[in-house]
This record gives sequence, C-alpha cells and structure tokens, in this order.
Amino acid sequence: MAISETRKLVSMDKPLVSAISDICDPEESKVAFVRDLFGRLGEKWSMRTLDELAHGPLRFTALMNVLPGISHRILTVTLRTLETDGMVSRTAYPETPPRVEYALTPLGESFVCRALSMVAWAQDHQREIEANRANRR
Amino acid sequence: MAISETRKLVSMDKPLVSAISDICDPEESKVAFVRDLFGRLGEKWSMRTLDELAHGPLRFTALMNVLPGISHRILTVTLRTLETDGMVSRTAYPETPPRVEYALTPLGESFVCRALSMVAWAQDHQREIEANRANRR
DNA sequence: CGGTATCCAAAAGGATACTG
DNA sequence: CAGTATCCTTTTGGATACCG
Repeated sequence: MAISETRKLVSMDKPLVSAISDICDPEESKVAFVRDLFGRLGEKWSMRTLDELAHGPLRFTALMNVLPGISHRILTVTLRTLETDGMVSRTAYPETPPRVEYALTPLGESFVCRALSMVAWAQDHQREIEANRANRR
Repeated sequence: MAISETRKLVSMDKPLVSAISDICDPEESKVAFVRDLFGRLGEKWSMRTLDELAHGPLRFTALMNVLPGISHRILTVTLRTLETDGMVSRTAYPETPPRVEYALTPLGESFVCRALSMVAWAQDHQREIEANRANRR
C-alpha cells in the first residue's frame, strides 16, 4: 500500500490520527481526543475488563474473579473510567447486601468489535513478531 | 449484534482476545501475547511515532522535531521497542556526522492500517463519548 | 548526530483498613 | 457486597551530562 511514499504527496498534514484528516477535518482537538482515548484504553486492565463484559453483564465481585490479579481499588477506577466514557453501564439494585451489575453499552459493544480486528491482527502476526524479538536478543 | 447474550452460549471460554478462540486456538500463550503487545503499543509515544513514520522515513532528530515534548531518551527506548517487535527498521549510514534513518517495516505498515480503523471509530464516536464525560462531571 | 548512563519526578498500580 | 480512603511500591517518563 506504499504508505511510505505519501510524505511527498501530502507533506503538509499530520500523521496516524491525521491520515484520517486527508478525508475529514484536521482539527487539532480531534488528534488530541484520539490520543487521549487510546491512552485510557491502554490502561492495564481496560481491555481485559471490556473483554469480560463482552460475554455478558457481571457483578463487581464476579469481575474480580475473572480478572485474576486485579486489585479491589484498580477495578473500581477502571470501571469508573469506562463508565465515564460511556463504554460500560453500572446498575445498582437497592438491596442489602448491595448488588451492582456492570454491562457493556452499545458504544462499548461497538468498540469491542473494532478491537477484535486488532486482536485478530495481533494473532495473525504473533509468530512474525516473536521471531523478530528472538533475533534481537 | 447481541454480543451480550453469548455468555450463556459459550460460557466456558475466555473473552476479547478469546472471543477469537471461538474460531481458533484458545491457548493461554496467545492471550498473554496480545495483552503484552497492546501494552507496548499503549506506551505514551508508540502510536505517535508509528504515525509519523507512516508518512515516510525520518532521522532521529527529525522525529524529535515532529514529536514535540518527547525526550531524547524516551524516543530512543520507544524506537528500540518498535524495532524489537519488527514494526520499525533502523538504518545507520557510516558517515561523520552519523546519520540514522527510521522507517516503517511492512509489518509496521500493516499495523498502522489496522490502527487507522480504530482511529476512525474513535472519531466517529467522539461527540458521543465527550457527551458522556460531560454528563458525569 | 545519535546515542547511552545516571539521576530524579510523576504516575500507575497494589495492599489494606474502614464504611453504608 | 461494593465501594472509598490511605499508604506504599513499581513503573514510566523526563532532564541532563557524557561518549563515539
């Protein structure tokens, strides 16, 4: 796809995020937004959490169980971030003891679909990448 | 896409990474690999660096200039990681003063293509996500 | 110029105790 | 049970000086 020859052709715009600007609006705010979002989703447990919720709603404690190694506190902050972005919904049932269910929102489902294509890519290239790492060590 | 109903159907397998296991091999090593790769690419400057190189090869100093705010040392470690994974190539020309060019490898180009679809998703949902954030703070 | 080595600051993550 | 608050450890990133 000769992506490496495009600098000469479109030398005045910015990359990745901005390759998209060839099509739409090159506003700096969009670049910042995408970088920020990627940062949030790159947090240690975000993808794993979304992944678990992709199989159906789960309670706080259930999530702890399927995410071995996560701490009480980190699960809370991870869920709060995802909730703030609208990827996950939180439903508290007014009972004693309390019961809270977390689930993917439609936005969250939409994201997971895209993420799956990245996962597929990663798996397709696993041998290639591991071979590279081995050669250099 | 009713992804939220699948837990009952395939209750014994694992998520995201593993939704893919419905199709191929559910080996734990693959899950670990993808998580690890995502972690590397989630590092602060990895995506930005790939992005810049997507427009063509660049020298070390040129990269510093197009990545405002990155430190000398961090650019080095970022490039080393990308090089180790085979996403970026490093070519040193034996001159004085030294000249070193970094470029995307075919693997790196392939990755950037996939990443662009994630970027597009992010931009498509920017308003939606920002609206969610605003509501909750 | 393109690094590596050293040192330091900031942020992320984790353990744990306490609460409604 | 599902948190919040507090404290501590680890990791990451940045500033800087020096080297081939």
